[in-house]
Amino acid sequence: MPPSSTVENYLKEVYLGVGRLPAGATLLPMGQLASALGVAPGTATTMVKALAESGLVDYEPYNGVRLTAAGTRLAATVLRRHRLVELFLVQVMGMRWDEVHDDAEHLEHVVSDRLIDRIDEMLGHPETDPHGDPIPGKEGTIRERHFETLLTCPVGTRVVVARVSDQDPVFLRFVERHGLKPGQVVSVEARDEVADAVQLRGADETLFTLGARAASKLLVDVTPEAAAAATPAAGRSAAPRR
Amino acid sequence: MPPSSTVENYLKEVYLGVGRLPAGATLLPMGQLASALGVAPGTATTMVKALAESGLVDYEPYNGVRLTAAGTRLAATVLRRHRLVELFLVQVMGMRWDEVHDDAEHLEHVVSDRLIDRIDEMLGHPETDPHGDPIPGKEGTIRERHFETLLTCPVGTRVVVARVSDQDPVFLRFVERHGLKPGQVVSVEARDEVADAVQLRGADETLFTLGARAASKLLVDVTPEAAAAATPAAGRSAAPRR
DNA sequence: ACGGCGATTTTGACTAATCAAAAATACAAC
DNA sequence: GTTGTATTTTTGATTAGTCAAAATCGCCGT
Ligand SMILES: [Mn+2]
Ligand SMILES: [Mn+2]
Ligand SMILES: [Mn+2]
Ligand SMILES: [Mn+2]
Repeated sequence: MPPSSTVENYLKEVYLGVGRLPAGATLLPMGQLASALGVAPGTATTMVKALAESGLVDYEPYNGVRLTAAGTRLAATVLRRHRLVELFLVQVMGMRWDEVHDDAEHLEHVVSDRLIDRIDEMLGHPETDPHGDPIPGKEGTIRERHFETLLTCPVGTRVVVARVSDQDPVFLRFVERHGLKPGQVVSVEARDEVADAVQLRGADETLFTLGARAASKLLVDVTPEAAAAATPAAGRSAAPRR
Repeated sequence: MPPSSTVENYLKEVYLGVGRLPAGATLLPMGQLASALGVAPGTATTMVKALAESGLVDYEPYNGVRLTAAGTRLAATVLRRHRLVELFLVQVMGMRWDEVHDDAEHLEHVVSDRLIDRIDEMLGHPETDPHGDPIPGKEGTIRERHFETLLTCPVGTRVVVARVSDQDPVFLRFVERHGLKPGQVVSVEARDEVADAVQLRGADETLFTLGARAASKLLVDVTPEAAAAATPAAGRSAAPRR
């Protein structure tokens, strides 16, 4: 039997949750999983025990949960569907990047292999979704690149936004308004630890400030090649990735 | 709370089932509903009673079930989503008309209003799906035209296939192979009651025979305007409807 | 070593949807 | 009318997923 939407959501959230863990940690605490899924803590515990039975996760009581190889494979295909659908909705259906997440959240559970392959093909086998998140390969392979953030990248250099790690429409629109979509160029003018903020200069030379929390959500590519490739098109158009 | 997929499927099937009832009848027997949905008879009974509670159907024990106005509205929006999705998959995604039904069966429950409106717009507010089934309007209005079938239409006249009332991929491919997709022209050469078959002449002049059961699944437009409009393109291409 | 407290697990209960099998019903045939 | 059969309904159980609240656990600070 195919995994239920619920199982798919749990696995996906374990994958994403583990990814956001502080360096070193590999076990996602149940509380975090529960709140990411919007269920009561006890519900997550029960469900995770069942997933462990099925060999999809490793579960250490009181410590947390992590995906097995099988679980990772499954999470990857869900993520692949989610992200291909998002990109499809933006690129083909002309929807805005801030409104596609919710649709994808549902569609990810029902698009058939046939259909997802057509989408993948139609989009030219893309590597990242509209938010810069990597699209897992057909066989469940995920290549997560490591990025700096606007909080950690070198000051004074032109960097290219690679990924925005927050799906909130309000935040995404804010990001767009300031020319910080994936593919766009920006540079950190100054960083003020005390004020908890960073001074930025956009592609159009405008200056603006971001709080640390927001700045840390913007992952950037600091390699010179990225800056070179991105420079030409400075506008707000559909972000040219890679 | 939005209706569950299960509720949507029940309402849709009641709508379709009532439509297939012998002239005069308006109540769909539980057995038929159950087998259309692939559930046990008792399951259908229980569910229908609940739907009656919610005011979506009228239920007469031992007689059958029929949609209320509210139920019809809901069934129509599900059918609208189903059929728009089917046409979209064929027209935009390049899928074959015999393989889109299953995908649509799942997608019909998760495509958002926003997305279905984009699809509708992108397709130019189409009136029929790839099988010739009418697409209900945004407000839940369904205009079911009445058609003859290859079993009842006049002999010797050119008629235009309007609708194919069987989603079985094998049947659909058969129909396509013989040039009987919606929009294509055909004429009944002879009808043999005893042999339980009809002799047909396709647009390319080839002759072939269809059993009565199959012939009755092909709904045709017998008006001269239809024949005139359809004549130019005789090929097997994407059926030009209306 | 001992509280205390936040996080986690356990318990008991509930809802939606389903099935198998028994009971009831309608109706047609005799 | 009585009877037989097919259809429908009822009954009792099951599964997936969930919650609230009680019980338990781990660990930090004293
Ligand atoms: Mn989801
Ligand atoms: Mn995304
Ligand atoms: Mn369906
Ligand atoms: Mn159809």
